[in-house]
Formats: sequence, C-alpha cells, structure tokens
Amino acid sequence: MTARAVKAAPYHHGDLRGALIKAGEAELAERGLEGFSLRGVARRAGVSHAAPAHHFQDAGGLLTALAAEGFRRFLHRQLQRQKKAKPDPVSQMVASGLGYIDFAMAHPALFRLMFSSGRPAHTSPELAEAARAAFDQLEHDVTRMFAANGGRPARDDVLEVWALTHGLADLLNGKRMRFLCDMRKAEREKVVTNMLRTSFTEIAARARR
Amino acid sequence: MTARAVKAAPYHHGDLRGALIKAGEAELAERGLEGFSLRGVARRAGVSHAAPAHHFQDAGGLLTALAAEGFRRFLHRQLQRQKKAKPDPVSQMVASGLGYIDFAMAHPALFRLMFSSGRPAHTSPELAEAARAAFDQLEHDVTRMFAANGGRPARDDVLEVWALTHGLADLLNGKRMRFLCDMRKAEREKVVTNMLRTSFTEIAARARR
DNA sequence: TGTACATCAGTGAACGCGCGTTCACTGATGTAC
DNA sequence: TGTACATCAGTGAACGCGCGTTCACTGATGTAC
Repeated sequence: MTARAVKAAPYHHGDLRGALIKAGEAELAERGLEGFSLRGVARRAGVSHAAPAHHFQDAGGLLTALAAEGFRRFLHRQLQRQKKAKPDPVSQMVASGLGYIDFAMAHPALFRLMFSSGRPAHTSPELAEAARAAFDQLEHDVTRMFAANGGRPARDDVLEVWALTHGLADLLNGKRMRFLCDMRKAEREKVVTNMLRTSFTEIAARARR
Repeated sequence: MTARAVKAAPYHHGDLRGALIKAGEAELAERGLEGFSLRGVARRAGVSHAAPAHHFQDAGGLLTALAAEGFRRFLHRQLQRQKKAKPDPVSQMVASGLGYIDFAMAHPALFRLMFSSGRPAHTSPELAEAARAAFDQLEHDVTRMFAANGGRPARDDVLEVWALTHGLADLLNGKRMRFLCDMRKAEREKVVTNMLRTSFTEIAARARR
C-alpha cells in the first residue's frame, strides 16, 4: 500500500480505539455527559455505528477509558505547571493546584466525568492506576511542603489541600463564583494563585507546631 | 365533593406542580441527571405524560424549579445544624459546613444539578434568589467569625471557606476520598468536623494580623 | 514463494424502545347574568 | 338560585427521532504448510 493510498480510508482503520477515545473527548466536550452517545462517537470518528463494539463493550466502557486518559492528562498538566514554577515546595504546590484548576476549566465535562459520582459505572485497573498516580503526586507535594518546615503532614492536611483545590476547580467549572468567572484569565489566575499560596503556607506552617 | 371522594383521583390534581417537583426529586435521585426524563416524572406522579407541559415548558424548566427548591432546602439544612451547635462563630461556621456536606451526601444528583455547569439551562429569578440566599448566609457566617477576632474578611477569605467546604462535599459525593467514604457516618463526621474547625480557625485568625 | 484458510475489524440493514411533541378531546372550575 | 359559556387542567393516541443491539455480510490480515 502506497503512502498516498492511506488517504482513501482503508477498510481497517489502524487505530480505531485511539480514534474513538479522541472522538469521545470531543463528544463529551460538545454534548456533555447527558448527551453522550456511542453512535455520536462513531459518527465523529467517521465509522459505522456498530464498529465501537469491537473495542468497547458499551458507552460505560468508553467512558471508563476516557476517564483514565483524563487522569493522565490531568496529572501531566499539573507537572507541566510545576516545571515552569519556582522550585520551592509552596510554589510547586501552588503550581499543581493551578494545573488542577486549569484542567477543570479546559475540560469541564471530562472533569465532571472523572469526579462525578456513579460514572463511569465500570471500574478498571487502568482507571484506578491513573487516578492513584494523580493522588500520589498530590501527597508527595504536600509531604515536601511539610518537610521544608521540618514535619510531616497528617492525613487531614493532605485532604484539606485537595479539598480546597478541588472546590475552587468545581465552583469555577460550575460558574458559581461569578466575579471569578467574569474576570480575564490572567487576572483570575492572579487571584487564585494568591488564595492557594496563602492557604497552603498556613497549612504547611502546622509542621512547625 | 366529600373528603372520601378525594381518594378517587379526581380529574384535576389540585397541586400537580408540587407533585411534579416531588416526583422530579425522586426521579433525579434514582435515575440521576443523565436518566432524567419528563415522561418518567409524569409516570411517577401518576399522571399522563403530556400533563407536565401545563406547568413546565420542558425538562429544563422543571430542573430549574428543582434546583431552586434544592437551594432552599440546602440552606435550611445548614440553619438546622447551626441551631443545634454551640453559639460561638467558629462552631456556627463548622455547623454550616457540616450541613452543606450533609446535603450533598443525602441528595447527590440534586447537589450536582445545583452546582454542575450548564444545568439547568434556564435561569430564573426564583433560582437566582434561592442560590443568592445561601451565599449570603455563608458570607454572614464568615463575617461573624472575623468580627469575633476584631476584623473583617476579605473577599478571598469567604471564597476560601466556600471552596474548602464545597470541595469536601463534592469529593465525598463522588466517592473519591476512599477512606472517608468507607467510614461510618459518625466517625466521618468527627473527622470532617475536625478538619473544618482547624481550617476555619486559622482563616479567622487572619483578622488579628 | 505461493496458496488455503482461520481470524479479526468494520459494514449496513433491521429491530424494538423510550423519548419529546403535537393535537383533538374531555372533565372540572369559575364567572356572568 | 340556576343556567350558559369561557377557561383551564389533564387525557390518550399518534408522530418522528435517535438510541443501543443484533446479525449476516465483507474486506483485510496473519499463519500454516
């Protein structure tokens, strides 16, 4: 088969699974979790509606894969932010939080899929692993922040950092914090950065007591 | 019409609007936002599927009404908690937070409806008013907490309290905090109370600086 | 190197289902006189 | 107090639609010999 012939949509797709995941993300972004359908995804991937069955048992299966992929990209975003931030533990923690919030605002429906109750219905080792990696990174960052103050975080400290970050992300996502949503991106980021820094600094200061 | 005759399901319902809201809550609770349908609600209310149209334009209209009712009950739950709590400002704030989380766990789908992006599609003065009342109460409680320390909260302080509480609620709701979800209710409440109290006390202490 | 055959990925027609919407209707209520 | 009529709330049959699922099929790939 020549390189040119590839254009003519060969009978076998080559990487339909990957294409379905990509199409699934678009479907999720455009139609939301409520409007999500396997037929829609197939249509988007330019493939017959029965084709996905060879790769995913049902919509739940695809959503599970999407959530797993989401968690990997979620973590990746946080790490990217950290690379660009100052190296001190608090700045690193803040950068991670900004990445968390970034992701939520860039992919609202996917974010909701990842954290909303009951969906995806299927669990999978792949999903569990990806979610776990994100949590481990959070724990690692909080631990480092406490270590800088000569202590170790309690379980509740980690959860508190998580809850604050997640709460901001979800409220921004749901457009419930009016004045924050109305702001320009740069300005909003400044405000959020400030909030996270203040809070994280206080939390880490507990290590000194 | 005698009182006994009422039992025989009169042609006119009497309070179909109220009944539809009640049925809508049940539909939401059992089938979630994704499975929600007007026909399902009508069925649940024991009424023909075309009847709701006289009271709500479409599913969005009913969901808007449900969200508004949700916000009222949400606030009510917080106030109830406050009545049973100690009167000092921090305990009152913690009580409010516990009510917030209570509500989220008791009505996961409704909670998501209230705070999830994009739904309900319609806004209404009724909904705006109910949501506003809940936010005002939060602001009032935070202000009182700061006043006890001789200061006034910045806008960011209010948001921080909100974000932390909301984050906890949403993560618990989404079952993402495993060990917290696996706990018995009483124990979980103890842990959450402790977290909120620690954090709120620190935040309020900013008033002294 | 060539041939035969099993396996696999994707097709497209057909099905039944629940949904929202429409519409002519009917039963009850309220108001005018 | 009774009668006529307008209005309103709810009915149930019918419609078209998109969905998931099934199934016999076909085109491509890989393997055995």
